[in-house]
Amino acid sequence: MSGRRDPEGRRRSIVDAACRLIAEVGVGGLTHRLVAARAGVPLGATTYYFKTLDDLGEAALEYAAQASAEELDAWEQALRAGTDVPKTLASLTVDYLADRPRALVETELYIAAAHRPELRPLAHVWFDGLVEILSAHASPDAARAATIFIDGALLFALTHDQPLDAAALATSLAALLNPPG
Amino acid sequence: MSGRRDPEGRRRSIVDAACRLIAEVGVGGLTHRLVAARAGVPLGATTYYFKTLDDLGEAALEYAAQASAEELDAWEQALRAGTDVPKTLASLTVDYLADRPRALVETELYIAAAHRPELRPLAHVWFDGLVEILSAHASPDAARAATIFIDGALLFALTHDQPLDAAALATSLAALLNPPG
DNA sequence: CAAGATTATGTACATTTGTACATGTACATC
DNA sequence: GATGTACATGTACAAATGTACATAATCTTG
Repeated sequence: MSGRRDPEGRRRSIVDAACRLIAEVGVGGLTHRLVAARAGVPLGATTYYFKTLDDLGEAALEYAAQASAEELDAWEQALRAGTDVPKTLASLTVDYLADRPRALVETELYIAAAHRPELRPLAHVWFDGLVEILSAHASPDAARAATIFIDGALLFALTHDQPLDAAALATSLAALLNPPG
Repeated sequence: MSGRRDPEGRRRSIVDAACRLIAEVGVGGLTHRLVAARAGVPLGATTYYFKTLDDLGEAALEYAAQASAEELDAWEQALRAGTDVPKTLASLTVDYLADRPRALVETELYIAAAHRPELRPLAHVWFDGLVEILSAHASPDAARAATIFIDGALLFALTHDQPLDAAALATSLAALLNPPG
């Protein structure tokens, strides 16, 4: 098995290593050698699979966006199954923010998209996806507001040891999802 | 005047150039030569005033944090003077988010603080300052929630051409500042 | 099994980088 | 005005970097 070739798996392991590295050094901190070392492949491998370093970083962000999309499926099901939408959403958010590397990569994706418009679709995967899911339980405006709040909680989590507790999140999300009418 | 020395002014112009550059290339994209060129000083100047490149980046973020603190004073006065807190806050936020370079630097500061805990106090200047100001008009929890929302709006603004309109902001901020019950 | 295509990897090289430092210049203090 | 101190800057250099590429190993196809 060890001598067997697996180009797709190899490429994936490189992208995966790059994605994990982004959480540590940022997109701008990536280097061919760093990624190659983390992935356990020689330098030539990363330059063979990616014509340029930017392509590699882009692929890593795309990989992260795809992971976001998959997570969204779980959120949709949980929200559909649960009775209290704000409370369920708060619980999902707590778990989401507990994964610090993931939170870091998501933020890096936002910043990268801010600098390079062609990356915006990747950043919108999470945002638009969550807005759409929440739109089944609230008005579009309220769904968008709740998503924005969760992104704010993302920044909060990154800069505080103590993350937001589920109760506070639920209160805020309830207020946003059910505006006084 | 041109031949006159002004070490403090010189240092400030270097830091200012670095700060503006952060909005373009990120903290990690700073180089001595880049900053020197932007500030219009020779390479030796940046290495003379800052022992290391990290020090230079740190000084630039500190500079940005200080600008945040100054802006907060204006916010406090506007909120004290206005009659409708959410509406006034929404208006301030719209102006704040319209300054894209500033928004980029603020986000870079958040990420930098996420990676290097010693920078957290700088990131907290804006966050804690705004929470404190808002605490004069709402409960501490509500003030924190509103601040988190505004930070979320920061990320939204960075990744969308069309920023959030004041009306939508006011609605969400009102819901957060005046929780039902 | 032959031969062509794909995958793999070590090495080389021009650039860019951070930083050190020698040298020079303006300033203050006496 | 002498002289020590802070400011200023050009240059040098080792280290790191992106990328190209020659060569080899493996797979596929006939």
